[in-house]
Amino acid sequence: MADGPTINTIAERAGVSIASVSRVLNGLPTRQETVRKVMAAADELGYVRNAVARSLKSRRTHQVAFAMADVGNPAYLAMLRQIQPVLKAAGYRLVLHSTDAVVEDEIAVLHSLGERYVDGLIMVPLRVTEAHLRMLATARAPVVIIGSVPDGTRVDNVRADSRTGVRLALDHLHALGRRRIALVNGPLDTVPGAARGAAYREALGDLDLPYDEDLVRIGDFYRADGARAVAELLAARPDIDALMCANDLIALGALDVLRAAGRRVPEDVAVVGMDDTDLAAASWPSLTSVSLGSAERGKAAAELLLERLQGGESDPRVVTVPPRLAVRASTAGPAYGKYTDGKYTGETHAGGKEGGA
Amino acid sequence: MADGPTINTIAERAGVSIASVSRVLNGLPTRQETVRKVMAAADELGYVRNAVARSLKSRRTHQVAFAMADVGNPAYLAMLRQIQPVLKAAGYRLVLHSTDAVVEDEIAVLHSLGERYVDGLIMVPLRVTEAHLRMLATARAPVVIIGSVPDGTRVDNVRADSRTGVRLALDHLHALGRRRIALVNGPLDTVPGAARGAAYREALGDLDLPYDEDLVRIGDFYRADGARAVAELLAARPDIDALMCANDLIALGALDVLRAAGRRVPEDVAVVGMDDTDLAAASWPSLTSVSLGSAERGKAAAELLLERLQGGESDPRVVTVPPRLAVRASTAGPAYGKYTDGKYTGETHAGGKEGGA
DNA sequence: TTGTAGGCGTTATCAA
DNA sequence: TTGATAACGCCTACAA
Repeated sequence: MADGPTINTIAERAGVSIASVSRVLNGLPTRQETVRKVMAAADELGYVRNAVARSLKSRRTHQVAFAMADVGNPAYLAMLRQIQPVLKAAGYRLVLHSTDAVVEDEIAVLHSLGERYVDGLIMVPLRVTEAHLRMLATARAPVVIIGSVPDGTRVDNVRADSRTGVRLALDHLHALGRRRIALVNGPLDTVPGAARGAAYREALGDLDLPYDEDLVRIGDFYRADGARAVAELLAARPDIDALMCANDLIALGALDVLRAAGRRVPEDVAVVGMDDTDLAAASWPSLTSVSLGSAERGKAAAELLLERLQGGESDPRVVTVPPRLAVRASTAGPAYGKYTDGKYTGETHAGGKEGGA
Repeated sequence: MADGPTINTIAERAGVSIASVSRVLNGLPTRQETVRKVMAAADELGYVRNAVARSLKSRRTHQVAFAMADVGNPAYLAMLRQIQPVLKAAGYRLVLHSTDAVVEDEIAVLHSLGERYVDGLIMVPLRVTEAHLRMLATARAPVVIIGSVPDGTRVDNVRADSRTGVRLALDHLHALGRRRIALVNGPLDTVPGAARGAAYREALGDLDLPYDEDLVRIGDFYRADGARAVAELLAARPDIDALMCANDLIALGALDVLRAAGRRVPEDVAVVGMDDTDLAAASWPSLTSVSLGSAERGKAAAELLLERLQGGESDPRVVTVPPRLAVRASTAGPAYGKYTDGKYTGETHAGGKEGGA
């Protein structure tokens, strides 16, 4: 791994100055003869421009960071999958940060913007603390936050609307005749947990249904937590006829328990998940789920950031992505595909991509 | 966003030379008094070291690239989730490249190593072409390939063992008394497709089962392709009693069709998937699946690369990760969790993490 | 212990 | 049209 050639090497070889080499490489007006000599030398040497040196000089890295708690989380993954191509098309590389939902890690990422190894940052904080706000105020590069920040924070920000999302779900359940609708929520000190809890209560009110504390359970955002919560719920309130789950994993846990308890889904208990991940289509019965538009939020965030990077000095913008309800078998009853005669016509499963390697 | 402070700014403010500032910042022996002055100045100015300038000088970026076809693919995602923390712990940032399985993109990534924006690369090529080998031979930074490269290629490489993996599955099915085991494969011009096809044929031979072309179907690696293939298969060979699917998505498609056709799983037809993704545990019946150790391969690759980066100049190494069969309901019959008295005791579902935001 | 100066690989200015 | 030269921000001999 010998040292690669630099413009100096080329200059020598071509018998011109480094300035000329640089000009040719950047397509600035140069005599044809010189162009030829430089290109020839560059070719023979297998020259490739040093990105680090260019960055130092130009003060642009052509890199953007994306920071979220955990790539394994389908919601973040959906964002990532949209962010990546948008950035790539604009000539930016993507630096990935997993913060494991540790506040200090998020702060560290914000702080590290000062190192200038990226031109901008897209961040999805699980909670927004005072420390976040302080760092954001003095951030050394443009930042787009996916999630809600307090009004007045001078940061571009892309929001979900879980309030409307939860309402879509409850309206749907109500329209199906369900009246005892429980909520299986995540921790209340997370942004999504708090928002979904509040939205549930509000939507119930609008539907003239009573708010009953017994019908609300809190656990973590995992399948086992969902199972545990629903098991307790069934014991305490055997009469529930619908479950609103704060995410798809919780809903899968709910399905596990309902099956084990001999309750039919959706006949006895209808189940709604949230985030509309690939798991929703994969489960059986397939899961009705509220999509909060993770993919769209990722795309919007990337676009906002690119505008900033291309010089926009406007006021902070807020984009809100509308939710959507993906209705499947867990509320609407079996929607089996049909098999006849060697042909299968199925429901449209959101089918994630997969190769195997 | 005023220009951030540099060591010059600090030097002025502290009334010392930039060399002293640099020394203090790097913890080199310095008089206490000077240390104090420099630290104070740095603090007041909110100084952060410029990573780009450091890289230019040190010739190390502390960045590593990970290139694969598509993050949405659970197998790659599993790798990524292992790679990230290993690199992070070692002080490296992760640059993500999605190549969409386009060979030119992969070559471009290899080429871009010359730009020296990363210290090394982990790559998962879907196919390994001549062009790959040429680029690998002259790569300007250490590369670890996940997947198989021709013997003699001078590159560290981490392999799966799909041959043994397929054999595990077929042995399992055979032990369950299945004798007409079909294969639903992906494209034969991909590395995994070719390997799985060959392994199937070989394993059948070892089990003294006849190889029957009618029992082999080729489609793409997606759910709809799996459904289509299995629909045809059922029409052509209604007597099959087991399906070996080249990945989990194909297997989900198979389940769709079997359900629609009124075949019970596993009583009438047993189904095995491959890659053991989260979808396998989420589906119903839950899916027996061959794990090719994506996570382990990712981890191994990251560790190999780190060793290289820490100066290892040894010969190329080959690591092979053994497969594992995750047995679930789609072959072994229902393994329902139990619900009694407000408590749920379930099977251990591989539950991916999920937050929602 | 400290400061001066050169260099990492580019880009860009300014004369020639 | 070209070449010498000065940055970009940092590190590090080497000399003081």
